[in-house]
Amino acid sequence: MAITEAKHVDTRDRIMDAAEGLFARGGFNATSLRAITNEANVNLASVNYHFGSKDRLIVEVIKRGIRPINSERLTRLAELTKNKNGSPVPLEKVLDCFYRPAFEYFQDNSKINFLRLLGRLLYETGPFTKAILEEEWMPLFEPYFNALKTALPHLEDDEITWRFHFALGSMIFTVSQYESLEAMSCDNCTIRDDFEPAIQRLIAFTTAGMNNPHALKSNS
Amino acid sequence: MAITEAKHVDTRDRIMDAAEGLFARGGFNATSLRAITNEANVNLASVNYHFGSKDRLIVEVIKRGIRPINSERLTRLAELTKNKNGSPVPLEKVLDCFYRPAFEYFQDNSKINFLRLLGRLLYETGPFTKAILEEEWMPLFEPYFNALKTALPHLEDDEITWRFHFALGSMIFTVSQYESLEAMSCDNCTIRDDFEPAIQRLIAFTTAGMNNPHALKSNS
DNA sequence: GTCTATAAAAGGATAGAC
DNA sequence: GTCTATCCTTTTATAGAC
Repeated sequence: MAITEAKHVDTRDRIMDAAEGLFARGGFNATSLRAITNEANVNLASVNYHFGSKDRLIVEVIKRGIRPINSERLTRLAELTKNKNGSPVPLEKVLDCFYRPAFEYFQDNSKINFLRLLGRLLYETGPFTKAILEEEWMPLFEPYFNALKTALPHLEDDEITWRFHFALGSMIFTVSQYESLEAMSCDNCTIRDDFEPAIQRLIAFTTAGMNNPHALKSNS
Repeated sequence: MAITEAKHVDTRDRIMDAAEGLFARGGFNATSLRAITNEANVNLASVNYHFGSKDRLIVEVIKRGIRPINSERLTRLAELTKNKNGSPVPLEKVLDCFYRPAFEYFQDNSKINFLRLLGRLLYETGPFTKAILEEEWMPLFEPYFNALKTALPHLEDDEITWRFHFALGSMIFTVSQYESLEAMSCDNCTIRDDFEPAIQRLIAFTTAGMNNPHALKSNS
């Protein structure tokens, strides 16, 4: 029983590891179950035994990767706002709580690909992906939006949403399109070896952008 | 001859129009030639007659959309820097030259989907897409990088590249992921009816981010 | 140039032995 | 739980009549 259990977990994880890499590299549709089982050195039929279908495998892979990141994001934000009772927190610290877990996951797991997979999720949508995004994003959005509100009390809600959206774009692009950045800079600008320069620049850029005192009128 | 020519062009364009929309909606791999020819009301075999293969159809669709945008970007930048002889141009005007043609294409053609297709191109890469990106991006990158250099003379080259990359991320995310922005804002923040509020906010955000006087040392 | 028909391959999923 | 073998569908691409 212990052995079977171990084998079970092993095969399951090997499938997910292989799938994660291949999905990130080639997308969900372009990656066949055969490619996954070859990479994982498991039998073709085991995917359907363990996951039921390709779609459910996709969902499990995404959830496995995104949950520790988002959980860490919430923990750090709670830590930051603790004992503040709604008094402002520094904007750059809020953004740090949000960005850093993604970069750390990127580095800790040598899973350079998962963040690209997340970026891909935004573009290669399916019936399953939309549900995941809402399910995993909404619990994150609310607390961060509130923290941004206390950090930027002079801005209207919609203005904060716009700026948060711009910041999100910068972050997602940075973690998922680093090759093009490397190409543009002759490999001078990279996040592979050490993400600290990238994250500091990203925080500086987006903090400046969000702090901008000039705001459009809400009707323009 | 005139008639055949007309039919030829007509079928070709109908295929490309249908393909553009379907690629944007579902991605390249997930969109079958049958789906395209059904949508276009043309025969299945006509795709291979006119384009040779699905891959070449993809390339043609991308090129058709991206070229007028990039051409306009270069024209406006040249207009802006004309008679300046290397003296600084305002940063926000450079960014305006870059952003606006994309938003205008978005609106003028009611082809709300092409920009999402471009975003998708970054994630759903294939043997063909990488070549297109380099081919179409590099002639654009150089003149814009130089303009940014004159607008931000105090920054090192790599710092400019980093910040341009962040700005690109914001722009691409904005034009291709507007649904999530609408969802977060209860439809208050949108680019569908009028892109002017979006582009002004985007310019304000990224100008502030790029102008940030504080820069990391190049070795950090 | 457009059509029908079909080739040839690849895909997801499952049945059933072990 | 794992394996082989196979079903069934969908796909791209092409051959050949019109």
